Amino acid sequence: MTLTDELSSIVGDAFEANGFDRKFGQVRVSDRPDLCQFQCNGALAVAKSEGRNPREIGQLVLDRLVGHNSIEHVALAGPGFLNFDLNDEFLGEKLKAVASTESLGAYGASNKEKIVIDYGGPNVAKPLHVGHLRSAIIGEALKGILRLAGHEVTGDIHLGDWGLQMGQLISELAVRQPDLVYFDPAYTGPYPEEPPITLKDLEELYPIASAACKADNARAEQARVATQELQTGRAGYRALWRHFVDLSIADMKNNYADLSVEFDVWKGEADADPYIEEMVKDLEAKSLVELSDGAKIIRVSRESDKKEVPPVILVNSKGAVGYHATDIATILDRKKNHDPDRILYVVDNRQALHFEQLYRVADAAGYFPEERLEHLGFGTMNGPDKKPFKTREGGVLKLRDLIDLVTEKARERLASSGFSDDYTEEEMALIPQQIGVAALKFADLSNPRTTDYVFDLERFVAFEGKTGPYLLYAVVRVDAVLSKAAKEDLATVEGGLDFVFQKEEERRVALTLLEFADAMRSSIDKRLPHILCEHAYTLAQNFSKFYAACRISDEADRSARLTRIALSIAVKRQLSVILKAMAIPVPARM
RNA sequence: GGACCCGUAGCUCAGCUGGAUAGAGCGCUGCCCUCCGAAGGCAGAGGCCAGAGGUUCGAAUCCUCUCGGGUCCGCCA
Repeated sequence: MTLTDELSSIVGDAFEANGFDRKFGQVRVSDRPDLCQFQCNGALAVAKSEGRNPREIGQLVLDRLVGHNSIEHVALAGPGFLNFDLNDEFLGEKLKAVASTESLGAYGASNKEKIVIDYGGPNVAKPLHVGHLRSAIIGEALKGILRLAGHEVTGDIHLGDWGLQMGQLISELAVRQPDLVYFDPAYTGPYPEEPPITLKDLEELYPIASAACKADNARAEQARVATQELQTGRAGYRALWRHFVDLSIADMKNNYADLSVEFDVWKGEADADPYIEEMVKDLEAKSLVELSDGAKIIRVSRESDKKEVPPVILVNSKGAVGYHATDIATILDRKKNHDPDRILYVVDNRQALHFEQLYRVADAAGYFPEERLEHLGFGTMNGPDKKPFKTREGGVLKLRDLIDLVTEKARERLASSGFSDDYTEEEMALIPQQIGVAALKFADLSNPRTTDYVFDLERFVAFEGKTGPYLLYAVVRVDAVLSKAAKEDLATVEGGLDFVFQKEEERRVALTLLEFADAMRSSIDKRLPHILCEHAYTLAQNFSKFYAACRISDEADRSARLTRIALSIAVKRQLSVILKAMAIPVPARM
């Protein structure tokens, strides 16, 4: 139960005692902190539905709340707002209970689910670039947050490794190096273990192949045929494909590791291949499939549709499958391996229609109920001109270069502050990257997931204000303060402390700590990590104010000193829990 | 053409199950390190919440329209 739940229950009792529905007792954190800590506007709602005077209703409720053992002060304000503050004993008890838990008050889901998150989704042979940032960062954060709430979550990268782009690559290589054994139909293997090209070659090949197919119909046709042959098992193509995939994955692993993104499962579209044949038969047996211009399609439009929902192309006229078929088959694979209650797809908003189609097929075929398949879209990544982001030279900015950029920036910043003066070599290699990546990830996550996204390099590498490094700074500064605290004080606090608040800044920190569960629940329910980011920032901010207003480790008054030390520890731990959940690296020091 | 999303401070954005004085960061002005880390804190300037109607005691929030921007609409993913 979150703090506002508990308070809502108390106020709900007061409404109920007057014969009103207890739902009107909904309490929320005040948006006028100068007036009170919490507010309830239920009296206005009651007044509306019953045609009575809201202040009169408010007064009835207020009379029931006066003297409640958790409430210090309650007042009726404006048209009928109920404003109240908690008393320090209640606040202290709540905080004591939360501070003793490992997750420092994280929200725990009442119904634990098995969840698969499909995110990342990079294409083989294409280097990771800024366009891949959001899926990876948001997916990883949601994974961590859902896990913190107690769900069993599996993260799957879902590589793009089975579509037309593979055929394009193969046919492009066939044009350039036709003598390779992979293209000799008479050759029966074994194929060389060493790839015929390097990763660099591969990355250069892709745009050329793609452009060639666009410009030349014959080449496009070759690519389609090659795709179909790859999928139906032509040995040379499969061997070549394996090389492409292996080269790409090795590189991706480095990139994602540097971003602190960790997939549990490195599967791709190709892993759905073994299911396809039987699945197509099954869908045909269920009379879902039609032939149209030589392709096997499934109609998914519904009477209630306001927009046109085009059919799914299950098998194209060349006999190859695209991402519709592999995505459906992937659901079967996930059912078999993970038996999930829910599958979340963290993919660009522009794919919304695709997922709508996909979910309808899965549901109609009885593979997975569509209400348990969720597309969590995110906005397109634009440049400052609101058009798809490009570097000054007009190309895409590679993820590798972006990571290097923020790392270098962090290095400069550390040096100018003198923080890195006594770093060891290992620390010098590690900490700047951690800080840079924290800046990058927090900047991304603190934007709401759904809206379009302006990629602004200056903002991404900023270390002041509402940024990842601000949070890290708070954590590290707590450590610095605590390192100066007396051992016996720390030991006393460790044993569980009765908080005694003296200053308003202390209460603010305590209250913010207790709002964690509410923020986390909201973040989970809406699948919006930025809500949790906001909480983390508010906590760090309130800590900074508290730190500026109060002496901590060297405060003369013992009772105040101990409370402040305990608050500091709690802040540090809660921030660490949140940052860990969001997969934002926290350096040991900075 | 149809469907959907967006328009809030100079900039980037929160807030949108209707409620008090619309918030944050950046930028700008001015303060605060003989005192636990100033990547910090404090104070300030800056808004007809795109526009017009409507519903309501009350609208940035709900409804309608207009203007402006974006996305998607069968063999790419």
